[in-house]
Amino acid sequence: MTKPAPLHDGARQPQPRAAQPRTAHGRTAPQRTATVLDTLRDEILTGQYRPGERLPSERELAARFETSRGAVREALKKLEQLGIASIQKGGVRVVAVEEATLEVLGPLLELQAVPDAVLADQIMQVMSLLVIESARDFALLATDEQIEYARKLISGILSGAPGSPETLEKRVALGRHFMETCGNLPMRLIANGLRIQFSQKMTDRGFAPRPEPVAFRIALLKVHTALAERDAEAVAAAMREVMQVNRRALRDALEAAGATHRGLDLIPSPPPRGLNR
Amino acid sequence: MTKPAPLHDGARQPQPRAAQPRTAHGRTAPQRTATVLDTLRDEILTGQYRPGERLPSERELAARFETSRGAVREALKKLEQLGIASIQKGGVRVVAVEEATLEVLGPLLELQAVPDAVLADQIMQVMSLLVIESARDFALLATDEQIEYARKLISGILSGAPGSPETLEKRVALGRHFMETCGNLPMRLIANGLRIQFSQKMTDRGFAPRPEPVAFRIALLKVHTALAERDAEAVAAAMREVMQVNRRALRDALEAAGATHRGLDLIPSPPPRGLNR
DNA sequence: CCGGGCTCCTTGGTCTTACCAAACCGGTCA
DNA sequence: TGACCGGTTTGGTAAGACCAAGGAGCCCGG
Repeated sequence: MTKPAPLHDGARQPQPRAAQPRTAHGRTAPQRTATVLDTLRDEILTGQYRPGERLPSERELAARFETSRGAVREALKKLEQLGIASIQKGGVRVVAVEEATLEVLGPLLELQAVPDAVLADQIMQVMSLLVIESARDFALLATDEQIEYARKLISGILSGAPGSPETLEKRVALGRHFMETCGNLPMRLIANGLRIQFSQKMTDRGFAPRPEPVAFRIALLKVHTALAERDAEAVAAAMREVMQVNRRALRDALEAAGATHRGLDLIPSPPPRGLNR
Repeated sequence: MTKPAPLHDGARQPQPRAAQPRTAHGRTAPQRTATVLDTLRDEILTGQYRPGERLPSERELAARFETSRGAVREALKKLEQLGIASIQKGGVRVVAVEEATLEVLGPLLELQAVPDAVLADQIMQVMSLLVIESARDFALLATDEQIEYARKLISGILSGAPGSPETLEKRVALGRHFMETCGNLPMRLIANGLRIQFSQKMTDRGFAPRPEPVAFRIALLKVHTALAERDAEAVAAAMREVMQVNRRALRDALEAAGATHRGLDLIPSPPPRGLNR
């Protein structure tokens, strides 16, 4: 009978909802969903809800954000896409970040002014694995033209200004070329995800790795040679060197920018207790 | 196109509710969204729309499926989640499968009665990479208890019936244990995705790999030993053997079931027709 | 003839109201 | 004690309307 007093543990404030462009009907610019999404996402990622915990109902959220249920639903769907929420009849539940999708990486990295060094390094580790493997397969499967194209890219990188955007672009292009040519779709999909969630955003935020020139060039030159000989193992080994230099460069860059080293501690929330409430 | 005066702007009264539900509308019902989603997804994956092409507008789709725009929107959002559609003002566009997310793998594998052998093998290749790397890190980082737990799992696998569900479960648990303990979140997220999209569904469909017992046991025993000595490289090498045996087993199983070997040919394909403007 | 600017229409984004079905909760009755 | 029942809560869907951004086509000055 009675209005069910606030269900979810309070603590979270009503969210001011500053002025937005208002129209005749009190509608605001298309951005409602984004507001709701960003707020809830960050609240979850910063551990204000625990895994297994229930989010307020769609109707409650709509009231809290002073918007319609439809907009809230859109936001919730995106949370579900990120893998950090699960919509079911009976209520929306929070999912542990460890069970989420690759796409949480972006938001996770953006939680702080400077991306966490440990997390970034872990991503680099995975990217290295994939690039090395794809390079190996590339050396085995590529046509002569594709090999030639890769070598030309490498020449371009070696002859260009080490830190310039064009050179960086070629480095990215080389990785993509390996990935696309080696024919491994899943690998490519993962690399896509990492690029979108990580590489691209890191570059945008000014953390493009600037590898130590000498070691980088030496390693790249080895790749260049090994490709000509189609020596898959040599290509893989040389690419490992390249990626190691890259990885170290990024680590140093983040270090210099004062990054945290929280790693898994970034994601909050001790183990879920029960499933309820 | 005259615009009628705004109809509603009055304060909304709570609600009359309570009382009797009048079965007025003949709303048909369950899973409208799922229907739309499945249809469009398969149409895209089978190449009936080409990348870059526009999908019909939400209103048109609503008419075609005899449902509301809301339901269509929900479906489109999920297509976007899969990474094979991009919703923008001006129209929904189809995205090349190569640019999608990991989550297309599931639907892609389910397109055929027997999953494509090449695609499955590629997934196994990626899983191997990840498991091997996580095992290496595990050997370096794990506590004594965690090492012990892993060894106990291995003992369990070795002593259990090779093909039994319990043994399979332990094999999966071992991989997860490595993955969770090595502390690499991105790697774990990827492995999650692959497990959900691939391993789980393969098992459900009866394609659980049954590795050749002798080689499998020998390799696993090496892992068991190497773990005790905390020899990371030996662990990695032994796990590579394990995964190779697994990979071959799955390949043979799919072979026997008459799987296709289309690989990348699964996806693109020019157009059976161009039914869109 | 060409390019820039303008208008109109389409399209996605949001809002509102309303009903349904499944899940959940509490009380009743056997 | 345990099965049952009804009301409540919640997500799922429906339908109609309005808004603002994009795109396409048209017009006009150069």
